[in-house]
Amino acid sequence: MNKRIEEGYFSDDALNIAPKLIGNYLVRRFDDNTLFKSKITEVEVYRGEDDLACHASKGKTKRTKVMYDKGGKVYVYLIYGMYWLLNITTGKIDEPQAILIRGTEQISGPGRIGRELKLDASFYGENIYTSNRIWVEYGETPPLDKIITTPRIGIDYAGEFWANIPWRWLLKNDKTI
DNA sequence: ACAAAGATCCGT
DNA sequence: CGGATCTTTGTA
Repeated sequence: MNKRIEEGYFSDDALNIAPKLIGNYLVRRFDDNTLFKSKITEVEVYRGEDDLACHASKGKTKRTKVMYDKGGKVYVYLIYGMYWLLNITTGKIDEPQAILIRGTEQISGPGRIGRELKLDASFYGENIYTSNRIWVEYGETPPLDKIITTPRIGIDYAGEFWANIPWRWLLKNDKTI
């Protein structure tokens, strides 16, 4: 049993948290009480209103408001009418940021994560510290040279600068890539 | 009120 | 490479 990540962990800047998150465990308890636990292997940062790939670039709306709250909330949204993408918000109040969980040891791809974890709109705003159905536990920090960064995936619309900024972290040689 | 596009995945 | 599928957002 690993230690659950405690209050305050996600109040730091997303760029500091993202690399630390690799190697930690994403945990989901389903309605039938079964547990799913898998090591996080791939994340992306979406950070601030200036970041044209971040939904907060549209300002504070019904959809983005959770990112303006204190870090440590679940931000889920439906993409392409089919897939619930899982983010964890970071930063202080009025610092709209989120970290997209793109992959774990057993699940490759953000859309598949939402499907396997049976996420839906009811998870919007869920407290990652206190929820009894989704949380994060400390894992083993991999060696620094095993973590690589690349530009984010699927955001060419955000313009050359934001599309190329290396805000994706992933485990090198991971089978799920 | 309507049209367009999207932080994806799957089958062809 | 195109279809699935529906919410959010921009424009009128």
